[in-house]
Amino acid sequence: MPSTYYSQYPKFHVAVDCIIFGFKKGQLKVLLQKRPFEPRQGEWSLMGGFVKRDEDIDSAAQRVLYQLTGLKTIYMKQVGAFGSVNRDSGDRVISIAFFALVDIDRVNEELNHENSAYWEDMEKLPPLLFDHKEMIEGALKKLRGMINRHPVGFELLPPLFTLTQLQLLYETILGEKIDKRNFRKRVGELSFIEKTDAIDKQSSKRGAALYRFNGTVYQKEPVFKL
Amino acid sequence: MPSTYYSQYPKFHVAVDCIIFGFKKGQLKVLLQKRPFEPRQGEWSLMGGFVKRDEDIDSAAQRVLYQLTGLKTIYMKQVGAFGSVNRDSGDRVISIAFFALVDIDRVNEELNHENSAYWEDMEKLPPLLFDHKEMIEGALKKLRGMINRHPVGFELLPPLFTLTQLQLLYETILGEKIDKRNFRKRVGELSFIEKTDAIDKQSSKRGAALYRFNGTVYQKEPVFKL
DNA sequence: TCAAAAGTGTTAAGTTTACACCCATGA
DNA sequence: TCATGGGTGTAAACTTAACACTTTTGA
Repeated sequence: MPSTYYSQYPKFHVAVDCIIFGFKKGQLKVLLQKRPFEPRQGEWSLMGGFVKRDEDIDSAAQRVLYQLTGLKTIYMKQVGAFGSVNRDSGDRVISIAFFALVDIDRVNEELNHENSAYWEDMEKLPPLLFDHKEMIEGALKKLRGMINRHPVGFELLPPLFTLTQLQLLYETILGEKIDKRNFRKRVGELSFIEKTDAIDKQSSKRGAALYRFNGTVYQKEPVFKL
Repeated sequence: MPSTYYSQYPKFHVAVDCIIFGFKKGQLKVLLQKRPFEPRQGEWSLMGGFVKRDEDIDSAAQRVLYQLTGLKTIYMKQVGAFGSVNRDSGDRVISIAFFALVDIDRVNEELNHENSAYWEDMEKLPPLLFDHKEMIEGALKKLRGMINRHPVGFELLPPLFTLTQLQLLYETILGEKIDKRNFRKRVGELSFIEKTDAIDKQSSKRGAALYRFNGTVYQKEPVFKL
């Protein structure tokens, strides 16, 4: 009788909450939602959802991400479980936070609209539901800790990007200025960041070379240092 | 009706599993238990327990640690949530893994014995229950990632320790040799690692100076680099 | 023609690594 | 007296940080 021993113990609602990061115009942004149900309907919150009976927790997070962005292959990483007794005023809910990195231009705006979700600058977050602020802080900390050793920053950029964009992304996430020449020297040493012959004319009159992250080349010798 | 909306969603058993690290004779060890209940009773596993209805998840982990070691103020850190649908063959259980660092000499051996728990070298772990191997790997990775930036290694040593012990600890956790003179030079720069006038005569005829980690001094300028 | 962003190398400072011998003691 | 682990400094290699001017072009 396998379940006999377990069944004397309580069960809990288990949810996932997603910190969806995007990057635009030198700003790191998070996708926030007006909570669509009670209690505390209408408050700013992360997008979340309850785990289903036959669903892995990562699948639950992917499902929530898909609902809100229309994107399937999203970079996603677990931040951790949040399980204080009174963290949720509705009932006891243990929530597992995940952060996701998306190219903000690929996100389906209609889905955002339908879900009352909006991009907010990390600089000016409104007061948030429950422990969602903590979750975002945990996610940012994790992102900061890995951005220099893992090639994840590209997930926040379009497939082709300029070195200025890339540098700005690093500066924003790390919260510090980086020397342009030193940064470009380091990028130049990475074979998997490839210069294309496309030119970006958006950001300057002169035009800037567009680069691309080549995952295949990276896989061959997965060593990253920026 | 706060709970009305939530209550349409399923509930799950939620457990904590503890990776308890100890260090002795140049070996990193984990405290493993013969599983005391079905299913798969008798298999090697981490010490775990179900979260109680009115208990934070960290409190649950502390409770489990206390049951097995008799220790109350243990360094503990969350590794993450493990929630694959079929990870537990008994029933669906979402488990949150924590790792703990203990001074192996302070652990209550009787409690270990009562719980059929034994210290196993990390080098020679037996096959383990469910995804417990993964949990240990996650814990070790996390520990490796923080040991050079946070003063946590001392948690695995007695209050007074020799520099050789400390170096051996670092070598074992990082899995690489460290140059003795360079290591001691770096230690010498840290004001919160204090030389005492006690001498250890256990490990050598000549005797080695015993050092102490001074948390108060560290708090004043919490910058760690080893 | 000029404002705005792109692009480009060198040097000094700091950090990390490699390396070998003498010391004190108990058996 | 000798085997064992404790304790100590220096120089070379490498890495990081600081720094300023020229180019291109659309408005």
